[in-house]
Amino acid sequence: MGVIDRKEREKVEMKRQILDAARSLFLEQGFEKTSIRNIAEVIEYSAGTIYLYFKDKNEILFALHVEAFGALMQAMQAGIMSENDPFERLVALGKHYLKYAFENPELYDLMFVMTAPMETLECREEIWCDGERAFETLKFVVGECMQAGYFEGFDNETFSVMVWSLVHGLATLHLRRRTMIFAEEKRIQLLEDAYAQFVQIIKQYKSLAA
Amino acid sequence: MGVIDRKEREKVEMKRQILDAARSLFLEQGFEKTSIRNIAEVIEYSAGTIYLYFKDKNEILFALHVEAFGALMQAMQAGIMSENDPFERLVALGKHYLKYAFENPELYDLMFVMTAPMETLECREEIWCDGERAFETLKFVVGECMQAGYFEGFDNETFSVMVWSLVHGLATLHLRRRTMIFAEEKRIQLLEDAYAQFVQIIKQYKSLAA
DNA sequence: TGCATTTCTGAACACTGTTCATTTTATTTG
DNA sequence: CAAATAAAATGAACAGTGTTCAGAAATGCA
Repeated sequence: MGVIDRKEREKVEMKRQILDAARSLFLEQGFEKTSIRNIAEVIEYSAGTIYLYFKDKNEILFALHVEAFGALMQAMQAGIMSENDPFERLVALGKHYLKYAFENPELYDLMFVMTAPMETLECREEIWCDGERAFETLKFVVGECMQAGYFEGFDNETFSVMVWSLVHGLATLHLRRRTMIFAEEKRIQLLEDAYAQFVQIIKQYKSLAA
Repeated sequence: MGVIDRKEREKVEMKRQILDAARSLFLEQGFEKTSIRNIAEVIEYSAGTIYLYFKDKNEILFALHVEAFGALMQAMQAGIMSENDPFERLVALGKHYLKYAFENPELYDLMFVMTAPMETLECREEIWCDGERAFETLKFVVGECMQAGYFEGFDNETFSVMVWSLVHGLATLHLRRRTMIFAEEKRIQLLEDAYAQFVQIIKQYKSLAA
């Protein structure tokens, strides 16, 4: 029965086409302003066809969400591997997280800012699993730092939330254009400096406790 | 000419009615899901009437934006006044910022997360002025801390960006439901602890430099 | 009262997400 | 190969959206 195999392949290919078109449109003009008809036009099918492959618009967002988390996890893993010292690993983790956010603004948005998929798919456990796995990675690296004598006396989870909040704050302030209040040429520098400053502060904390 | 005075008053009152209805609907069900017809229904006028008072839906958002910043500034000023020590002032500033964010989620969203008004009204200088004034307040307090010997060797603006990013990160992670990965009963505690931890770390930094 | 202004309405336009009977296309069977 | 069956794609329809604008209603002034 090679036919049903091929049918399966074709279904997957079609989903791919839809997702690719949707991602590029979302990146270009955002989720709300992209219509199903827009996506259908790109892949040269009628709007109704899309509903044969995805339940609704949110399901498309959800599929992209899963893929985006996969990519982020990969980027973060790469960051971890490139360093040996636990603290430098944490620093690299944050850097790669920020890099990913700046290079994939709409996807980052979808993963950590958008509420649309969260509200409609609140029951969906999988959505949180992705986020949790990423956070577990952070906690793991923070744990390694602690074993190496850093951040003494702090709770791992709490400390990880603090680190996450800081990088997430830097990312969203910029992605949502709130750094507009600064001169254009120094925006990125300011964010990088702020991150470097944070790193310096938490690093020093160890020296004191030690 | 008491007539045109009254007309003026009536115009202002009508704008108030529209803004109040809009704010409550936005808070309830969000910006996107609130339609002009919804707002019109609440104030018992036809949809077309609203366009006699506001250019479009974004203009309503913008007006609420201005008011919301006024309220935040007031909340922050109150926070500053209640403390004498510069560092405690900074701590209180952050606390009140977070308090405002958690108590006015949709307004905070509109001020620091939404891109809708930013894109459409990109040319509008006033929008940035509000944000800038709030940031200047933070910088001022950080400056006072520095004069008192805290955060030695750091750049005021960079340091302020770091502080802002942290509290903004805490706020948005929670408002956008990303703290769902934690047990419900400890979510708020975790955020408060993370903030307290951050405060402890930046406070300690001074002791070392001194 | 009559006339001029201002205020408001409600229909219309082009768009949205989504559904579904109908048509087109592909596969299997006789 | 032709007919019957199954699968896939369509496009019209529905109820909704933001926005505009000719005309109706209300108001102000003489």
